[in-house]
Amino acid sequence: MQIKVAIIDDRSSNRHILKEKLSRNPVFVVTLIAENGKDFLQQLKNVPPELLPDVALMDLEMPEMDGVNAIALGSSLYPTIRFVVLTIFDDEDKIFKAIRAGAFGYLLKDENAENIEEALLHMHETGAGPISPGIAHKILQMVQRTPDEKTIQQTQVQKEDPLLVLTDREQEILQLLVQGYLYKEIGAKLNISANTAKKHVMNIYQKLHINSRAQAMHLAYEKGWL
Amino acid sequence: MQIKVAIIDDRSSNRHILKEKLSRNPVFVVTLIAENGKDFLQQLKNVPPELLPDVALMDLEMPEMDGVNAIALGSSLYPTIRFVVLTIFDDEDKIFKAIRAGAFGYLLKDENAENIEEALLHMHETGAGPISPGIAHKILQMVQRTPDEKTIQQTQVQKEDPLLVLTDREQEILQLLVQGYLYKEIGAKLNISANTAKKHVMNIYQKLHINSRAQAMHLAYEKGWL
DNA sequence: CCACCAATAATCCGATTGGATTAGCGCTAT
DNA sequence: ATAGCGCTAATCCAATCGGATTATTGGTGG
Repeated sequence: MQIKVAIIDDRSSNRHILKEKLSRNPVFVVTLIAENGKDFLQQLKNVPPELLPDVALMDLEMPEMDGVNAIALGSSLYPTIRFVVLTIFDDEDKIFKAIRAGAFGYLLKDENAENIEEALLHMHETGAGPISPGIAHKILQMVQRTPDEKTIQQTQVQKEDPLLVLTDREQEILQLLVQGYLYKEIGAKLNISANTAKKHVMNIYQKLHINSRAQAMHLAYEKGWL
Repeated sequence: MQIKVAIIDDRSSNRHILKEKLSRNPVFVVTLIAENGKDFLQQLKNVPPELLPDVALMDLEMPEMDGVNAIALGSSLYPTIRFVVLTIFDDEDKIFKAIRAGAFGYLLKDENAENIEEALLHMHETGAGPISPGIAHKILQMVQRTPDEKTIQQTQVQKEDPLLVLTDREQEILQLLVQGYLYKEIGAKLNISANTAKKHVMNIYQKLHINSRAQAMHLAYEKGWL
């Protein structure tokens, strides 16, 4: 399986270096190179749907159309493309705008190329957007400064549940189960064997009178356990 | 320079393992160990200010007083302590509550010990809060889903449900899939072969960048498709 | 001390799922 | 008319899951 990558950057040296670095790993195919947002969208029009890039590595500061606008337009026109910002800027305004525009990841250019490659591979495996540590910290601070209403209402107790028949350990495992983790992943997280994790799940199924993960998830969402 | 660390976790095995791992690096000194939030705050009262921990590694799910409350109280009583969540849970509700309570970092327990150590050192050097990649991704998604007033005026185009990339048939099949029906049952309901039903599901997984029924259900509930 | 139970772990088995590939058929638009 | 796309279908294989059973350990309460 190959990953089709688009590179959008106004500096030709950046474009070439990045392409060269990515090309050293045959998993990556650079299928589109543009020098600004307008150029990028223009080129996309002439690309058949099956050849659309999987990832667009987008610079922010560019003439004609900048990265934020390109992401805003591109992500609604082509929802299957994952837009990853790749820039030297880390001020909160740019980060915030890019995220609001629909950026799926945000990497700083001072990451060395190995990290970028690694981050993209990790994204393709896990589906999680790649984010540089410093950026993550700033995003967290932004969230902290934004007070929220819905936390107030739900601070009260709920309980009175069939959950009461489950042991602490079983509740813990149920949490992970309904989040879609494999037995082996649950085991790894809790430092127990996958077999044991499964055994707990079987006990949970019995107690709740269900017999599949799907039913567990239904219950969990209906009862608001998540 | 040493880093004074507090460990708060209700499982004694976790406490011991973590302490042992950190102690292998002489930079870290575990100065306080508690088994829940109440215990933690109680112990802090008897600690002279100059011996207060620099970092508190806080589990979330604990009896007596959970991590969120402990962070909320602790961070106002002892503003110099950096509270870092260290847990196996990565559902958005817990992440959000912890951040709002004042968490400075959020690490997942499936990070291996080297990463935790590394993250803490990095925090002490740069001042940036340590955040696991998967958590960063989820925080970013939360920000994306929180409409902001001043950005609406400049980007009113977006939205564009990922569902739109799915064909009618695929949406039909997705509905049944997330309700827990087996391939053969989906096939029977739609008068097609189980193989065909499965083929559609595989196409859906590709388009939505997921790879399991559990993830599909997650998406469906989060996006309110059910 | 013994019964009980939660938690741990392993094994065996059949059913189901995930992943990749190939292929025919019908409709649509260039 | 031919290339593209959606829908149909099948096959192969590895991984995971659901179900049942057995066993050991460590606490807790009679």
